[in-house]
Amino acid sequence: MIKITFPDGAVREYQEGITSMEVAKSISEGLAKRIIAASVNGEVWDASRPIYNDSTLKLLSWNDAEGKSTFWHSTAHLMAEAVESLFPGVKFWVGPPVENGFYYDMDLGGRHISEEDLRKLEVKMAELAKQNNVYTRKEISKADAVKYFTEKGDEYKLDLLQGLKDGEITFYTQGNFTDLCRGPHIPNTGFIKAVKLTNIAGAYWKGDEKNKQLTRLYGVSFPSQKELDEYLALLEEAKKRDHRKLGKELGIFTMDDDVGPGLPLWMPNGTIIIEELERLAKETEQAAGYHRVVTPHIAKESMYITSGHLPYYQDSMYPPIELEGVKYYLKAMNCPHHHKIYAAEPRSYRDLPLRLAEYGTCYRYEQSGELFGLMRVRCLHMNDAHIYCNKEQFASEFKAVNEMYIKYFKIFGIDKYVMRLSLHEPSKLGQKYINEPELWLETEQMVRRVLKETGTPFVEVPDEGAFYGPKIDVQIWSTIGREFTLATNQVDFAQGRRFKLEFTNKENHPETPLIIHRAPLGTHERFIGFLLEHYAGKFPTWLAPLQVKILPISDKFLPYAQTLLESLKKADIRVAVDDRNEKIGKKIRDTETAKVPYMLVVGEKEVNENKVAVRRQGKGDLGTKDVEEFINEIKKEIKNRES
RNA sequence: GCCGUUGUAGCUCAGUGGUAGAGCACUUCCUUGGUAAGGAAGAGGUCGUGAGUUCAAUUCUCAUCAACGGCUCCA
Repeated sequence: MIKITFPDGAVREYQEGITSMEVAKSISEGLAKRIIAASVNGEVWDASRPIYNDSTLKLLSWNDAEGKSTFWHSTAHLMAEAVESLFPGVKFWVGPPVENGFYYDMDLGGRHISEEDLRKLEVKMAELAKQNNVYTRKEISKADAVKYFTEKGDEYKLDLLQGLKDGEITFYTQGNFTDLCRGPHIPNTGFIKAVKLTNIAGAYWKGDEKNKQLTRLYGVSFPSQKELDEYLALLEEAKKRDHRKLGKELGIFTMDDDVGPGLPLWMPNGTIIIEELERLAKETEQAAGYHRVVTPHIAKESMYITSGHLPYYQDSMYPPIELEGVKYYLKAMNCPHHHKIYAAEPRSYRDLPLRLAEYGTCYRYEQSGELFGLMRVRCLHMNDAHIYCNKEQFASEFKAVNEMYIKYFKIFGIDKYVMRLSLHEPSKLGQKYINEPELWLETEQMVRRVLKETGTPFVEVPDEGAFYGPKIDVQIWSTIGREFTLATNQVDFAQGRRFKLEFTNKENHPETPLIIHRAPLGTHERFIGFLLEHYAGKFPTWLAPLQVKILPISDKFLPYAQTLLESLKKADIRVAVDDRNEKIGKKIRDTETAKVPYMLVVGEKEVNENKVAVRRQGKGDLGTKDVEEFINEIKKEIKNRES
């Protein structure tokens, strides 16, 4: 007999070799029907795999994250089976579960797959699923595994096998499809009741663009049609929040073929948001001891040679403009310009920390396939600043920058983000990263310490550093699930020396300052793109392009509306009158969909009493108020940047 | 940059080898209406761009540009 410990601490005895499925059945048949895998001693196993030792056991259903990934992983195998049956001779690479579904990479041998084929595959998958084929696990020797895939002619699987040790190789078979796979899998294909193949994409083999591009099929599956329908409805909802759609609807920005890809034009409404953000940044930075500077949009090639950017980033810069034999580049970053301001005067330790801030305009020639609405553009306005300090000041300066993030995030109610400590990859020193192995380790340790001291939760990610040092990135996700760095806080131990920046220390010796690059509000483009989705277009009053709309019941009350308009304008409130010949219901509807925070309905009653009937977007009628009272309240709301 | 898909009115989308249609938005008129769509009329498109096939192309083919979904990249 063996002892099985359950998550609630209960311990039960079972026959040696019992499977998780049998354990589930011993509890209840209903439970057993929902079990698709099991976590045995923290490792996810097939529900049909026998347990021989005392173990902790967590039965996994669709509702567990591990259950879902197992379910999707198994669906990937099912899809592969369907592909093989419809398109014989296809070679497979890997087919893992992902956040929302699964994919499988395959070499179609020059064949093309169309949307129509996806529908055919779905039908085939449904047919195969109904056969309730069992996913069978089989341990196999490396020699036999190699033999199997050699006969099948699948060089990709053979490549995978190369990295595996004999004795740890398993095959899984369901129906007519056998795959090299460590598992685990759901009990049988019958659990898969609804499948949607979502898209066809190219994906480089092993993620390397020098390698051959395989075809990747994405899909998602569910234990019931209802759940698939709900998922699709959720996707539809997410699309409504898409900043590209909202940005157009709300007149925030536009793109034009003649201007060029990735070069957004900010419309009046978007410009108001930009100005409010800059106002916030200026107030905050002034209070934190920053000095504002302004620098040109271009610079000579020599400066980027000095900075060291050219070898690393030339590909991402617009090609140079050549004048009288001198090459000029559009700036892709503000740091070198700021360094030159630092270098313009002799600096003493008494001047440090020196903090130079600029909402700098940068141009980056992003790859055409990477452009994405406002989130990834070729012209960007960065909430940039560079802090020059000595080693003793570094920790407190770095900490202050992190605190500034948090302060901003509170204002915007941003709580879904991940702080990422981005480190270097030692094997890429001298290529992607400046070749200073010791300085890398030292500064990385310094940053890690600050994060720990401040109790900031973070994840460490190798190979994401800047070429000149480690950084803290704030990662966010767009409404359609793409990940972006919203804000960044970087250490730079390289450029100070490259630019021969110095200060005279207390001992009267020249010393090179450390540099912190920081952009807590990221760029206007990405930040506003993010805010559009974050607020679903319903900006808080302080950011809303139009804050108040006056809605007269009929044009008899237009004169009163005009008087109101003037009073509100005098109070610096962004306001307009709906003077269209429409009924009040229509005016309200249009203003609601335009997401204007406040509506002031005025008719006979309000005119007689010098009042306004206040309606809040999304909340409805708030009742009537004195004009003065309303103005004071909204002014307070705006001043406090209430969300 | 690579793989795949798409491109028709301001927006959302039908449609056709014989130079185009709906709803919303817009303009005008009627209506002066109290908290999410009042009625009528009208205007608006070289069907992304270029070339080819054809008597004839928005429709078929090719190229190109752009957007979208991924991959790679992301200071």
